[in-house]
Amino acid sequence: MKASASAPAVRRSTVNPAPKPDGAAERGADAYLQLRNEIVSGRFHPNERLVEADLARLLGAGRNAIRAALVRLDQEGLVALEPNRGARVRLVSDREALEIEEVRVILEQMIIRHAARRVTAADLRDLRRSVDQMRERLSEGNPLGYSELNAEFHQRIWTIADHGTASRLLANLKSQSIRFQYRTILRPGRTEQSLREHEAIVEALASRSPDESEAAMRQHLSQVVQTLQWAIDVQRHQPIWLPR
Amino acid sequence: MKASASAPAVRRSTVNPAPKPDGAAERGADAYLQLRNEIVSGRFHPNERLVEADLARLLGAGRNAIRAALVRLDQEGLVALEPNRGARVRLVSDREALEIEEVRVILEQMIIRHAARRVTAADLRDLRRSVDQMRERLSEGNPLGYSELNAEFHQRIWTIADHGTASRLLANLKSQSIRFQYRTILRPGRTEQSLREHEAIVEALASRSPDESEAAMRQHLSQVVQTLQWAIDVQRHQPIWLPR
DNA sequence: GTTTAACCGATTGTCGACAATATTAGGGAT
DNA sequence: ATCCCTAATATTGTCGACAATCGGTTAAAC
Repeated sequence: MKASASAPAVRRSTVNPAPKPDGAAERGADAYLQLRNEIVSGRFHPNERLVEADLARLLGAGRNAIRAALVRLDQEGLVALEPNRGARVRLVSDREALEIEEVRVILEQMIIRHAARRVTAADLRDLRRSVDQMRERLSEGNPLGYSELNAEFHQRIWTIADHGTASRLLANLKSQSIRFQYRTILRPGRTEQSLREHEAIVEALASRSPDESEAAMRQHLSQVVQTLQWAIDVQRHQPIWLPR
Repeated sequence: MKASASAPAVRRSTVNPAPKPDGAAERGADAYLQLRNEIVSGRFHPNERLVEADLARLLGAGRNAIRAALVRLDQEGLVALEPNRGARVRLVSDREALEIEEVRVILEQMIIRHAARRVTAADLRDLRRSVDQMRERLSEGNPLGYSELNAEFHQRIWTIADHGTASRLLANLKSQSIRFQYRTILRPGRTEQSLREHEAIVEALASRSPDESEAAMRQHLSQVVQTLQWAIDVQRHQPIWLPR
């Protein structure tokens, strides 16, 4: 009915953390989720103009739904909406990416303390399986797959912690800085180290100690921040697309 | 042009932390800000239905603008939007209020570390003046005025810290839990203690030590959380409005 | 008396048309 | 060739009308 022939059947990527966890759909939810996916998965570049009519045709929705979706994405920080001038994919600056990561760090630290108190044997089994899969991807030389599993791993911890507010914020922050995450994969040797850090996190959780878990997570995230800083420095000297 | 005669000229309350700091107005911004103010300042009760046509008449806007505003407020968490069933003021549960406060605590701790590194002599003067005014309000026996200044005080710190991401999140969180804040004022002796804590925060900032500042802020916020917990317990035994 | 079914008013969802505004293109003037 | 002004086009903003849906009410059946 709504999946028109021209709409390119957006696949639900693991990169989308589903900001509204419960099943209740809300106003213009379909167009919103589709657009969100297109942006987060990088189909639109930053600063690219988002013309309502085009999007409506592309997603097989009314201009109405597109409008609602854009407002929502603007509020979420993924899109910049200027009066009478339409919408663009919001470009997050280096500085903002670091700010975001900084907030992410403290939220993840807080959330893992909750997780450590609530984690069950089944949860630990799932987490270990996640890490095993990551190890596989690593040995396959599949850094993109590793990154997906990485996201899944962290989301699993959010679920265990059962802290809706923090999870929501984290999901939003992550979607805003996703573009930077991709670059961080490229750092040589980083994934191996990352894997060890994840293993340490699982073991800390297994001990059910909030302090140890937070320490392990802090250790991990401080490395992530460093890698992000590295990625930014690299990009600054070898910009991908020059200012015109 | 658009400010029709029937619109009741919403006053800009200090309770509104202006989620978009920069002057650039966005789509349906006016109706959004007005509605937001009406909700945050408590003119609509939780769970109250928000009928588009009524709001349009009330705010002197088109149904269109109202719709956009509602979508925005839904994304922000102040309004719950159900398909074909309209919008209601979202009721935040006790548990959620505590979650929000928990996140607020760690964000404020993080932000004050930044503030401690950046604070200027002029900033300290402003902060001290804020505290002086709070002392005045306290001696006047004006707890509501105190509460407003309290919000202003914290916002001043956000400004000093210059951390846009954290400020934005804090503003959103605060607006969601505003209803609970009002109750916390009622605790006997709390305001006096709160004032002393604020003084301690200013002095810590004056020392420009992130650690001391964070400690002072933590001391303050742990009290705030305790007071919130107290307010929730009181309310649970003396509910203001009974479930019908 | 209770339950079910059909109806009606109220409200939201969607579409199309047009007005308002911005962006681009074209055509002199210097 | 460059700049500036004007016209044409593209895009967003707003309104009104109507379809779809919901909640409650009345009426009918058992």
